[in-house]
Amino acid sequence: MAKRPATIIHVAEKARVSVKTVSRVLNDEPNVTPDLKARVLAAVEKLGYSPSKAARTMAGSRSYLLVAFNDRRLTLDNWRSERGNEWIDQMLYGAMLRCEQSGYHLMFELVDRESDQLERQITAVLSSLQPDGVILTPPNCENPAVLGALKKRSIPFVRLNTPVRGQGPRVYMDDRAAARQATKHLLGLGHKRIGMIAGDYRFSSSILRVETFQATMAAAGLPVPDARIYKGDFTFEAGVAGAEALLDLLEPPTAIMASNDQMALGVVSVAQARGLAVPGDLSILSYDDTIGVRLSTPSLTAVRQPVAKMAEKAADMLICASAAGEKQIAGNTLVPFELMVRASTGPAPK
Amino acid sequence: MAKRPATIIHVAEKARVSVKTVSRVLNDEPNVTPDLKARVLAAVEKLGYSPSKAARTMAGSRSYLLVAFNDRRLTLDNWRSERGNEWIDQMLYGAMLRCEQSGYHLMFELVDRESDQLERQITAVLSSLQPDGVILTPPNCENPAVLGALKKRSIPFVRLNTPVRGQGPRVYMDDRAAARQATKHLLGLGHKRIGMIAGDYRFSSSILRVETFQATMAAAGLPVPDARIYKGDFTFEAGVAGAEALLDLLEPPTAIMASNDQMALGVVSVAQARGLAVPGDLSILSYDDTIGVRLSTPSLTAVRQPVAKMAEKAADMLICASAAGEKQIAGNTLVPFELMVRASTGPAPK
DNA sequence: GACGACAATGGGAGCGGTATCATTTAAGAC
DNA sequence: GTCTTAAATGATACCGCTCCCATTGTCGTC
Repeated sequence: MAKRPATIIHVAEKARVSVKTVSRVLNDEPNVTPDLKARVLAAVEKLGYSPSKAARTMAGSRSYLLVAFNDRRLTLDNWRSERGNEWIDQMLYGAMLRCEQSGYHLMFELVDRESDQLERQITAVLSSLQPDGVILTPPNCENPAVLGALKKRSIPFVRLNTPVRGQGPRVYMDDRAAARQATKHLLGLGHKRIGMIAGDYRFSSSILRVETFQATMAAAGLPVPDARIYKGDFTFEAGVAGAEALLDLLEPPTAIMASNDQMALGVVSVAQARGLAVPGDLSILSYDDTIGVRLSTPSLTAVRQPVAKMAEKAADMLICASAAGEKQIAGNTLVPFELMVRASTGPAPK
Repeated sequence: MAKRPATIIHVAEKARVSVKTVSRVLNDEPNVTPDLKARVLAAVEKLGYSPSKAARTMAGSRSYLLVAFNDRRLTLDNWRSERGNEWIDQMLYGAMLRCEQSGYHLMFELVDRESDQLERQITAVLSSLQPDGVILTPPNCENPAVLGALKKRSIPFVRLNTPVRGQGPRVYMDDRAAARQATKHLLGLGHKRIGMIAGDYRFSSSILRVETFQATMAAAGLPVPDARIYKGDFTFEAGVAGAEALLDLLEPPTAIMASNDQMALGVVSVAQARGLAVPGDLSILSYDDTIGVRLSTPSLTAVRQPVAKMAEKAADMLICASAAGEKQIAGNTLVPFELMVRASTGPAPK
C-alpha cells in the first residue's frame, strides 16, 4: 500500500538511458534518436509515469500553472444572489479546457479590491504559486497595484478588458460597437426617451457604454439629459433604485438599458411591481447575457459578452508565450459580441 | 525588473536564525522562543515572503492542494445547456473558500467516466499534482477504478454521495428522507397518479429516490405501476422523452417527479407544448434546486441539495486530516436537505 | 587521415523547502 | 555545585526535476 509514484529515475533505469534523456523526451526537445525516444516512452507507459509538477516548477522555468484573479466582492455577491451569474463558470470552462490541452492547470484567486493588503496578497500568490501567467478581470485589470506587482515580477498577464488606461495584452469585445448597436436597436423600435443605468465607473466598459449611448442618441437628434442616466454599481439593488429613479421622472423613459444583467433584473422587478408591461410599456435591454436574463420572464434582450471565448483566448496567449519562453505577450485580441434580441424589447408605446 | 521572490534563506539571514527555525515558525511548530519567532515574522513581513508551494510539496509530506474530480461529460453537458446548472460553481465556492482559510488550494479535474484510460488518467493527476486529498462526485465516487487508484496511492478522499457500495468517508444528504418528503408533499396535495423520471441508475441516489418513492406510494395504498417510472439519464432530453411517455399513458399522472433539474425542465417544456397548465393540470417536482428551476416559469418545487455546504465540509475533513498527518478520514457527515416549495406543485385536478 | 562542426548523450549542480538528527542551552533534582 | 533531562536551535541530506556543461560519436572537408 501507499505505493509511491514512479519518478524520472525509475523511467531512466527501465529505459536504460540517463535521466537527462528522459527529460528531453518528455519536453519534446530535439536531438534524441527515435530508438531511445521509443524506449523512454515505453517505460513511461509501463510505469504509468507522470512528471511531478512541483519538481518541474522548482527546477525549471515553467510551472504549468495559470492563475485567474477575480474580484472577491463581485464574485461572492454574484454567487449569493440566487438570480444567476456564470462569469466564473465561463472562465473556468473556457480557460480550463484550453489549459488541459497543454498540460497546464488553472487556479482561481479572489482578491479584495479595496484592501490595502492587495499588493501583498497578489505578491504572496505569485511567489507561492509561481504561475506562468495571469488572467485579470475587471476591476483588477485596471488597478495599478495589481499591475505593478505583476510587472515587478515580470509575470505575463492578459486582461479581459476593454482597451483603456495603459497598454499591454488584452482580450476584449468592442464595447463601443456594442453600445451603439444596442442603442440603435431601441431607436429602431421607435423609442425616443431611453434611460440608462450605468455600471460602476471604475470599470472602463461602464464609461464607454454610457458615452457611446449618449453619442449615438445625440447623433440621432435625441440628446440624453443627465437625469436619464443613473449611476449604479452592478448590483440588483442598484437596478431597482435606478429603475425607480428613472420611472419617477416627469417624462419617464420608454426603454431602459442596464449595463449588466443583475441591474437589468432589478429593472424587471420594478416594472412588475409597478404593473408595467414588458415590453408593452417598458423595454429592457441588458449587457453580459448570463443565465439569469435568458431564463427570466420575459427573457431579456442582451448584448452577449463571450466570456468563455475570451478566457480561452487569454489562456492560449499565455500558454503560447510561456512555451516560447517569452515574457512579453503580443497584441490585443478582439472577440465578437452578439446582440441577442429576445422578448424584453418591443416597439415604443405611443 | 524580473525581481525574484524572496526565499526562506533570505528570511533566515535577515532574522539571523537558521533556515530550520524559519520553517518551524512558518509551520507553527512548537519549541521556538517568542523572541526568535517575532524576529522571523518581522523578516517575513519585511521581505513580503511567502513560501513556495512547489518546494514545500517536494520536500515535505503535504502539498496544500485538494483536487476535485468531476465527470467530464456531465459537466460539459451542463455547461453547454443554457438552461443552467451550478454544481461546479457551488463546489468551487464551498470548497475553495474553505481551502483559502488554511492556505490550501483547490483544483478541478474532469475525468472521462467511460474511458478505459480512466485509471491512467487519475494516476497521472495524482502523481503530477500530489494532492493532499481528493473530493469525488457522482458517478466517479462509485467507480472501482477511481477508488482503487486512490487507495493504491493511499490518498485520502471524501465522496459527495449517498452511502452505498463500500464504506469510507462521505458527505451526503439523506436521499431516502428527501424522496419520502417529496412524495408526501405530492400526496398531501391529493395526487394519486404520480409519475417519476428516474436518473441514471449508475448513480445510487437515483435508485434510492425511485425505491423510496415506490415504497412511500405503496405505504399510502397507491402502488406505482412500472410504466409510471421512466428511466432517464439526467439530461433535458430525457426529461422531454420521459414526460411524453408518461403523459401518453392511458391514465396519465397528475404529477411528475424528476430526479434532477435538467429533466424537470424538460418536463416543463413538454407541458407547455401540450398546453398543460402547471400546476393546474400537472404538478412538477425536481431534485437539486440549481438555478434553472429557481428562475424557470413557473418556478419549480425542488429538493435542495446543499452542494456548497457538502463541498465545504468535504474540504474541511480533508484539510483537517492532512494537517493531522492522518491518511484515514473518519466518519460520514450528513447535511440537511430542504424541500423548496414553489409554484410548480399544486392540488391535484379532479 | 587529421580536424573541426555538430548531433547525441550523460554528469552533476542546484531550485526552496522539510525531515532527521546532532548539538547547544537552560531548568530542575539531589 | 554537579548531573540529568528536556527544550531550543542548527547542520545537512534529500525531494524530483531542469539546466548548464562536458563528453563521446559521426560526419563532411580539404
